[in-house]
Amino acid sequence: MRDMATRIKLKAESLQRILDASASRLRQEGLSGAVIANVMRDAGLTHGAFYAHFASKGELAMAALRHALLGNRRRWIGEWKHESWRQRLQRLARRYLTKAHRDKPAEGCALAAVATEAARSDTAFRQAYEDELQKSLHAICCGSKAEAIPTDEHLDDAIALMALSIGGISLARAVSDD
Amino acid sequence: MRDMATRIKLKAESLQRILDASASRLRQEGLSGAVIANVMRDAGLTHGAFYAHFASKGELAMAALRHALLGNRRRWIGEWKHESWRQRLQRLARRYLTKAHRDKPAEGCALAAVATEAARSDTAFRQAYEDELQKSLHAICCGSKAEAIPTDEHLDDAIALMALSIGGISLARAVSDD
DNA sequence: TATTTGACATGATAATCATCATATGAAATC
DNA sequence: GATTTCATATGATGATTATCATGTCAAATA
Repeated sequence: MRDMATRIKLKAESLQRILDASASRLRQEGLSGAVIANVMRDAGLTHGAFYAHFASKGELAMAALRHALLGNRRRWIGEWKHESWRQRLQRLARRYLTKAHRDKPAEGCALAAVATEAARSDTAFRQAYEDELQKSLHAICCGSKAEAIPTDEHLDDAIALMALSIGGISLARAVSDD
Repeated sequence: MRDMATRIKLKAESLQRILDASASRLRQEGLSGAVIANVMRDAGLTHGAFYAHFASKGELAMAALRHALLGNRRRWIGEWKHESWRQRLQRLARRYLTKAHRDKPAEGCALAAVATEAARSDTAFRQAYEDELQKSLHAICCGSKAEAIPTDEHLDDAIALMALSIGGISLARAVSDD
């Protein structure tokens, strides 16, 4: 009963591959596109093995969302440098709204990828979405200082920035030119 | 062969009900949720009758998108009143970003409802989405004057307004408070 | 060496859904 | 009145997909 050895490590590695694959699929194909069989194939396993790791597709979706944002938040938002609040907002917007981001959804922002689908999901997924959004808003206002408390004004600005960014990237992906 | 009478009118009425129903479902449940059987039931028909009106689900989706925006664009955007450009933008944003709009997706903006799904759809639907978006941008800049040509600056502002609005309404629907 | 354990694979099942073949019935036309 | 036409209905069919029951195999343990 106390393995402690390679077994646990192997399973953890499998889980990592599943999370990576599902996070990619979630961002590229959305909630309805992140099919279990495809995710497992991407992870080098078969669909049956799925239930050794997750209880349901819903569980996977939540884990994938968290995993995607865990990897990306620091990359997109980062620390607060030597700059004014307005400069920071502009810098973040410019970093977010790039052609590269538009054209590589699999590595992009998961909050944008599932924005409209999240609104129609069950409570659990919506809660996960809301949590991740809160974390991103906090990071915009305070960088990685978890204990800091943003002002209401900054928070409102951050919400507007997120709305503009998510709407912008969604529109850019939906049309051909631009 | 020249009926001209009740038959054609009845079919046209059926089509209207199908369009109304599918436009509602599209906005409320998105592209993947707008299931043919449900739409037809809403319209008071059975699923088999669908193919007397449309060749495929894709055709319906495009028609539903157009229908939804045909009814709503004037309501949301309207004419250019006695106001500056900046005032106009603010007025439109405030009209769009209301609790009522957030809570009644079935009557809301279809461009927002399917934003992320449109990006992953086939070319035909993306083209329809792009066309409708262009029309809305034009209406923001020029009201209903079809022949008017907006300046590049106004067009950029209109794009930003749409991005902010669509992102804002999507986020508002995905979270619980706010 | 024999047994147990647990991750993973195979295959089945049931639900959902788009699509289509065929039937019906009423109005229009002959 | 007989026939045609066509919108709609009924009932497959096949594809996709989540879920689960059962089998397998390698490593750990006894």
